[in-house]
Amino acid sequence: MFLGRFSHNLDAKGRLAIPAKFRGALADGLVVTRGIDRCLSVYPLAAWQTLAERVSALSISDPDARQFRRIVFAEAADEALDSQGRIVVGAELRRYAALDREAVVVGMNTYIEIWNPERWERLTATVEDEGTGIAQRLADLI
Amino acid sequence: MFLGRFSHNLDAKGRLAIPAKFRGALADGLVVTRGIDRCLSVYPLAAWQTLAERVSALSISDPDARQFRRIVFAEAADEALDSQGRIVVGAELRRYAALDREAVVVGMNTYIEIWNPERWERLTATVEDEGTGIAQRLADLI
DNA sequence: ACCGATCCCCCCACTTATCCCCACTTCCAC
DNA sequence: GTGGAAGTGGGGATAAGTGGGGGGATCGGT
Repeated sequence: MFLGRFSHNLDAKGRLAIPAKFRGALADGLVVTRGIDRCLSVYPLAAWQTLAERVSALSISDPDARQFRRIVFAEAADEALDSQGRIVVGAELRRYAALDREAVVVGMNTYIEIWNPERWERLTATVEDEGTGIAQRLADLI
Repeated sequence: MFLGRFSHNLDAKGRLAIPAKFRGALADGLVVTRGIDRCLSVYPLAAWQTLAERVSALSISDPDARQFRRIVFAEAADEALDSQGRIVVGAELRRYAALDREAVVVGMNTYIEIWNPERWERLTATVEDEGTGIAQRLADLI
């Protein structure tokens, strides 16, 4: 269960420390890939595999499905935590998410998101202002 | 599990280095053949055998199925990694995929695709900013 | 049948990138 | 205040990617 928000630094080699609380659930391996709204998503290996099976099961004859499959798998990276509990974020994923030195690591219950700090700030500021509106919309879901 | 995208070079002899991460799954042998959309597909031997059975089982009376069968089987080559982890891409397969010196090697979960760099670029450039759309579709599968 | 040429495979060498380990600093807990 | 764990940073060893050269088998020609 991933909860909470943390500010960590990427070093010169593109390494990012994962909060100690999150490391247990990622000990068996993890997959980093593109997320929604230009962030990165980190999945525990087991969660990723069920996801990957569904993507692989999509039709071969549908061009859209082929395209989709290529993006999903080509930009994903399966990794493991190093001995200091870090992951390596490749150059292409850093570019996609506009990650330079600082990064925001957010627990999203079943997975983790990694954000450019300004983007995260802008997004949450918007939510706080319109917060009541969003809350009203989503209250129905509970 | 094949994940990630890698840029490698073919040398003068038509040899192509397979990313080190992929080699384990190909140690028992592999098959290179023509893929859909003018790329090449590389399958581990075991995966190839199940694929070959399914393709063989396609209807004989369906013209599309016959054509597909020809594409897949006619130029297929069963190979093994050499001692440096490379495969040899025959002249006819290179021509089909427009491979000269540079090549993009893409993990597709259960198999590998090999692309001409410009073709790959053209295919994925369109998706870059609707990458969020892709990610949303991915999220729906969770 | 023998010789020669060609093709293919294996081995070697160099450059570059990746991984692993170690050390320092900071923050929190006791 | 002290001890320990977490975050941060750098350096060295090792493997990966790339290119070229040599030896052996095969095929064709004489």
